[in-house]
Amino acid sequence: MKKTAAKPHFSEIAQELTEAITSGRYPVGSVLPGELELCGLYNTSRHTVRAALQELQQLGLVSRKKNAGTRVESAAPKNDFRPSLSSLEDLIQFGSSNVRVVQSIEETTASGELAKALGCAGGSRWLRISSLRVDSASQRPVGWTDVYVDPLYAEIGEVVRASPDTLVSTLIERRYGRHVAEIRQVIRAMTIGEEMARALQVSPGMAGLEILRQYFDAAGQIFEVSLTVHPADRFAVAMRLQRSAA
Amino acid sequence: MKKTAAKPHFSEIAQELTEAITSGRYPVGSVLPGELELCGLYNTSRHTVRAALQELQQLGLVSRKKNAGTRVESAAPKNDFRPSLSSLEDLIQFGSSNVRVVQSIEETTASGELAKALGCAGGSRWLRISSLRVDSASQRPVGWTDVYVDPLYAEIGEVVRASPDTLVSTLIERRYGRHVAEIRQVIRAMTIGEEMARALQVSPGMAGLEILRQYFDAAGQIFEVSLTVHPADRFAVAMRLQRSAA
DNA sequence: ATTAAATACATGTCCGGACATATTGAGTCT
DNA sequence: AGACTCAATATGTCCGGACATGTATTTAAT
Repeated sequence: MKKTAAKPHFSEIAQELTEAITSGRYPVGSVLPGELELCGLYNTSRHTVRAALQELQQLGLVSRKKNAGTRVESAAPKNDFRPSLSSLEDLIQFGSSNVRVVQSIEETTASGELAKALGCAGGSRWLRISSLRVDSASQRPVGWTDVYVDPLYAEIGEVVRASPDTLVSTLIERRYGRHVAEIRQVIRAMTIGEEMARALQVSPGMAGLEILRQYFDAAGQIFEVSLTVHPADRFAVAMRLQRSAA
Repeated sequence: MKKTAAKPHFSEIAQELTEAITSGRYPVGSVLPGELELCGLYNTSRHTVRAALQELQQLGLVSRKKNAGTRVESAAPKNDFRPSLSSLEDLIQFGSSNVRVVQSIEETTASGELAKALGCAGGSRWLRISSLRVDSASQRPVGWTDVYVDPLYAEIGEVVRASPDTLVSTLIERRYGRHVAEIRQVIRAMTIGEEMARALQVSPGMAGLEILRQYFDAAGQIFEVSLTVHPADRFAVAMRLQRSAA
């Protein structure tokens, strides 16, 4: 018996069983041989067989119950990854910490382009809070942010100025009790224009990272939108995706 | 002797260790006692200790290496925000589907810059699979991808060519049984150089989106790295984050 | 026939041992 | 110092056994 690769025995068994399942030899809903039976089939110990079965279980291919044996649950390993992060702040990883410096707060009318970005009807009114994110260490700007909120929340302006290190959405949650149920995020590359370049202290035409975030409440209503631009060399978005638990 | 709660001994040990880590008694970066040492501490067998450690490993709390012991990697965050997305493929959203067209497959040595990006020691050998992602509708290239895998998986080359619409990581899973447990992703903006611009059929100096992905197995070992560049106007990364129901 | 108790069974937990393998670090030699 | 060899060491893999526990089936009682 020749081993094709230097691989743990239990891993090979797991692979064979996986293939047997994906190929349909063990259909979904069927129960595959018991542990002792598999021990005989692969001429190995129960410990090894269990290690293999555990792998299948982690992939969500099978489920196991005390006297019912191991049941095939799915024909394909779940390719279902979900980000694992403690909080939203962790999603955006700056080199070091940074603070928000509010530049202007004014009411505007969403038209055309902006309205589409905000996912709302054209002509609706919004309160725009423009701010600069400045790295606390180097004092250089790392990003420009326009936050759009319902004019109803006008008073939030002062609070935002007073709390330079808290997300606007968190402030709204705290003050108005409108909770974020879902966030949609789009990340794209863009070219930094002249005006923006001046604000960010970079040369125009440079590559930048644009992040659009829409904040939805439980009713599915957008109540905050943020649009951020970061110079290419001063920012990156990092995240971890873990296979979701069975 | 009446125990207070749910019994499995290894589970209790796992819980105690988890608490010890979250409380900071074992700080991130530190190495906790060896298996035999823990056997003595908890007065149990090595098998049981290993079962407990395996649990911590699956939670992403620790990583284990052959002679380096068990290292604390994370301080157990309480999953406040529970972002969700359907699958990895959905994570990269473009208008329509696209196909991979392999350009070249060759062995290279990771040096300096690349080694750092790959998160490995300099001088190590990797198999590089360069490919172009082409939009099926417009037939225009939407991205250039360099996938780096262990030269051990050299045969994967043919398979990759044959399956132009499947992720390389999925192909490795199927063929070699090495499963992805975690993906780390970094997104940044960059400027597209001359060579790359030619390949992507855009003008040089244009802004581009660079996505670095590192694929880890259950043991915390990197076994695949992909580096993708997308022209600014042809690609965006979209995702939804949902608050966990709790 | 319906319900309740006894029983067989498959997986779960745990033990103590053995050898394999890879990484570390000390010692050795240019 | 630097490159190399080699042994110590901690984890990885695997064995064969033992008893516990929950689930299903069978059997007995209502």
